Amino acid sequence: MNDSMHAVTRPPQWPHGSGQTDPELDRLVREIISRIADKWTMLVIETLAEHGCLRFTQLAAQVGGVSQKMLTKTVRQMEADGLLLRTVYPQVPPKVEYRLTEIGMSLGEAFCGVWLWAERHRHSIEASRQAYLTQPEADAMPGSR
Amino acid sequence: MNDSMHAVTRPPQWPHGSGQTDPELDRLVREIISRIADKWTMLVIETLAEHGCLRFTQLAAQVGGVSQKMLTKTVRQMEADGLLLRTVYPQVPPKVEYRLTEIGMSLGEAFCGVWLWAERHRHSIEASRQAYLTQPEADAMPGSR
DNA sequence: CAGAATCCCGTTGGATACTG
DNA sequence: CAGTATCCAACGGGATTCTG
Repeated sequence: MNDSMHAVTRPPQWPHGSGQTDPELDRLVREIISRIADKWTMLVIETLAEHGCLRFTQLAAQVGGVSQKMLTKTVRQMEADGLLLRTVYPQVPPKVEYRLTEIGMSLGEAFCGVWLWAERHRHSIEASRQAYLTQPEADAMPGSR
Repeated sequence: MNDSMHAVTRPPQWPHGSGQTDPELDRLVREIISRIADKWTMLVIETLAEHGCLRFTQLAAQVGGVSQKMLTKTVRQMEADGLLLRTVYPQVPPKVEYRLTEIGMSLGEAFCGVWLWAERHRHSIEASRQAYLTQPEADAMPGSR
């Protein structure tokens, strides 16, 4: 809940906002991103983008490794945010289906860039980690040290 | 100069395909994403993308609201992953400068899509949240709405 | 100035048991 | 089947203090 005064002077090299310097907008976007960037939201989006429409148990199986508690929590939050649609069939035994909304799909597409980035640079990242482990003092210091 | 521009605006399909592709790749990408999707990494990237090169205290001030401990941890992890370069000047008082690597900048660009998405859909999200609070039983059955 | 070390609390999240 | 409720361990992360 800190209201960080982000007296930002955003140069044109950072494309988001394109001149927007509203700290409130900044905080809002920040909150949204931290919301969707949790452990499971993007995985649920990916799974539903692949399979279209899934029941609770199916969804859990496809996501993989998620506990029932967290899947429920994640999916409810996503429903509240309008990312997915939850359809309850009033029958016994219960049947609940989940599918993405248009906004949810668009988020998946937007996040695709990050996914591709991770795929593309994963070797570099692993190499950097190895190098960091063996040589933490690899600083490029011009002139001394 | 900018060879990492991929210009992915409308991916035809998820890069994993409809069927399960490499699960190991999937796990790797998942790990990378969960790594960068913490509370501060993207904000550090944004700040360094704006200001180019900053010392530790400057970086903390520009990011805003980050504790020294978390900034240190975040920045070390980013260095290990090759996202930024940490330059130590062996002098008294110490001087440490941080700037993004090419990979770090490309991550900022990739993440830009998500940022734009959050800006574009924030009103929809807030509206959905309000609707969810007032009417958690929005649409349950197909045909009842 | 840039951090390392310590303390401490709130949240996350898993495992389990129970219910309609 | 699709949850809810509860307990509890692990982690995140802020505030503070200390050091080279």
